[in-house]
Amino acid sequence: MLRLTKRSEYGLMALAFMAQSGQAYTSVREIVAKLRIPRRLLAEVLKDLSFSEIVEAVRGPGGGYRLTCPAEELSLARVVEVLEGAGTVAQCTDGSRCDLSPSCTIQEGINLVAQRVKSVLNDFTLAELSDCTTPRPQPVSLAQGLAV
Amino acid sequence: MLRLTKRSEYGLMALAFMAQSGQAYTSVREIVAKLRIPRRLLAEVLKDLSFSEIVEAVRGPGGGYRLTCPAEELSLARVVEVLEGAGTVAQCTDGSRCDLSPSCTIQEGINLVAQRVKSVLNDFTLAELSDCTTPRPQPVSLAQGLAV
DNA sequence: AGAATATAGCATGATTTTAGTGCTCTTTCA
DNA sequence: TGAAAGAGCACTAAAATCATGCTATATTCT
Ligand code: SF4
Ligand code: SF4
Repeated sequence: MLRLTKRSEYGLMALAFMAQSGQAYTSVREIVAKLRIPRRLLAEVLKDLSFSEIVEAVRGPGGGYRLTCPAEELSLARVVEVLEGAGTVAQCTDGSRCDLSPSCTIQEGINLVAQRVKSVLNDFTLAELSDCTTPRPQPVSLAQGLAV
Repeated sequence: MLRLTKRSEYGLMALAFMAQSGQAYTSVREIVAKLRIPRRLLAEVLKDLSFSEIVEAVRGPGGGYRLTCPAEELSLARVVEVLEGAGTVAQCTDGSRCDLSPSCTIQEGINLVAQRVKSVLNDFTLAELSDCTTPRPQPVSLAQGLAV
């Protein structure tokens, strides 16, 4: 349906939360308390993200998760890819071929679309994602002008 | 999963096919024969497209479907919207609100992403979609032309 | 050492979405 | 009037997604 899964959304919400929490470790408990999302599922998502080294985990008191890189350098594409696989838009866009490809006349076109969609995700950083709602003042035009 | 449904793909394939068939009416039978996709499902898709006036239908011998506007003027966005609804990327992007929106910190960001994705779809016309594969003379077309 | 905190790991059931299909009716053209 | 072609209708099957409980292991602090 051209939608992100909840997994991705939860993951992004959590990451955005962490991005704002500075560089301290953030526990699942905290995130769940603030964001009101299923604890168990979030835990799994974060585990995956930790496995892919998008976040690092520390156990024990005071532990939790933390971004491994600045939010400005983490693209949505990377997160989404980890959380729901490489392919977007259609099935043939991640290398795996579909039964119809021999008779499919739009394969190349679709792949082009997929590429563009992906580049949207690639150009969108976690920083931007959380900045949109961060209680920051809005010198938006300036910031954008410089950032882009 | 950020994927189009089969409905959309089938629809697009069919439309692309029609775009290449000139302005003659094309029957479901023909399309199915060439494209090897489920007949019944395609019929339903085309019915929807006809309801939304993306194609027009004519019954009876020699009838079928035909694009109502030049392929250059039909955006993927329009087709996809008809076939799988307005929302993309997340649930809150089509107006309907989700339970989490009060605590969701990324809503605006996601909406921005959705907007961009949508504009990718908006800028992509059916003409482009089929052009990607059209200009290439197919080495297989001979065999196909004779076989079918 | 022991208590408390927090992630890691595991399997399964419920729900939702998507895909697929058969048959009959109506319209249109020759 | 007969053949072609879309219109309408309801259901089943399969897959993806969401959600959840419990135990184990690692870390820190007292
Ligand atoms: S080959 Fe065609 S039908 Fe198959 S996934 Fe790609 S675009 Fe879709
Ligand atoms: S409000 Fe947040 S969680 Fe709900 S659909 Fe929008 S982005 Fe996703």
